[in-house]
Amino acid sequence: MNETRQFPWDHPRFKSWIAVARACQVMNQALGREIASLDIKPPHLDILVNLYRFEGLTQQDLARKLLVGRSNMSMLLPQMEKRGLISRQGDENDRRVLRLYLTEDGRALTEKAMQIQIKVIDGMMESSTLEECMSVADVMERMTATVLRRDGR
Amino acid sequence: MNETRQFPWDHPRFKSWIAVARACQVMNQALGREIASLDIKPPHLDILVNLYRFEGLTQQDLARKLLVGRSNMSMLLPQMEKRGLISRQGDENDRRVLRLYLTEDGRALTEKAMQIQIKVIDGMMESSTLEECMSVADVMERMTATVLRRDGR
DNA sequence: ACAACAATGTACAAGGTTGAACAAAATTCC
DNA sequence: GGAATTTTGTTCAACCTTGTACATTGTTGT
Repeated sequence: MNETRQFPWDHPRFKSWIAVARACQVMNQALGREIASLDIKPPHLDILVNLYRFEGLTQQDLARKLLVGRSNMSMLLPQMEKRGLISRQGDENDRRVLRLYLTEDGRALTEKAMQIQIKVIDGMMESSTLEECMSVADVMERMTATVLRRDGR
Repeated sequence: MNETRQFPWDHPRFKSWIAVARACQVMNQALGREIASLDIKPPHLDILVNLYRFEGLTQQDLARKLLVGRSNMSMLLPQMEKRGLISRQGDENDRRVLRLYLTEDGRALTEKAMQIQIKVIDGMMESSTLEECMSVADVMERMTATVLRRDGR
């Protein structure tokens, strides 16, 4: 009666999660294909969008927002600076940090990229109602908070 | 009136998607931490679970199921074979393909790993009802199908 | 003021992922 | 049957990501 020896794929929450993971993967690949014309990849887009929204972020701030390591930023940002998309200027009050800004080119590229991203997202979610999407967001935010509260921080 | 110049973060579907992506990322990191004790990472777990469920898969089959490139399998599987988790045996009817099987050790490891995975998933989704999870799965499967039908294939 | 501690960014090595080019084997089409 | 095409797996170079160790700079506690 206590049937604890169930296969994962019979487990409802497991199946749900697999669906989420697959959707995420497929979505990222689609996005990657679409923004390839701008010669950037999803990681760069994430950076650009965040700098577009929050000017003057620190590398550390950015890493935290993106949930990646600091070293990741140290690898990606210098490229993007060389490419003229962003600028990194030292803070005078704290000489450890580098504050990040979009250049004119970076801002223009970001706007193009965001349009593409929205197009991809809308195209993918067109088969779902807005209510469904909001409900999904709600569940996801609760999940993220749960995990971050436990192991993260 | 035709306010098409909206910021992405004011776009409901965009916000929804960001929530999904973040949850996915956080989840993968949590899973990675938990299965690190078994000395495998999420990609290996995906492989193991699929071989556990579908014996005798081809490398190509596996790559398709995991939505990754063939070369990825060519990089990961030989390691796992050397480690004694899987065996790759040539098909007699088609001498191009290698059919994949779990070894005894591989099967045992997979069972341990799947228990951990279920624990992580349940822990993450405990704050949502089963109905919500199923609804999420439904939306996600529709999204995946939409994208795969369009660009994929 | 000074020592201990913490935070920020970097360098580096290791590993996962990809796409393109390639060899071997199977299939298709005259 | 034999040439052209397709499929499968591998190799390789390039890139993203991570964790660790490190130097620099701030902060805390005494």
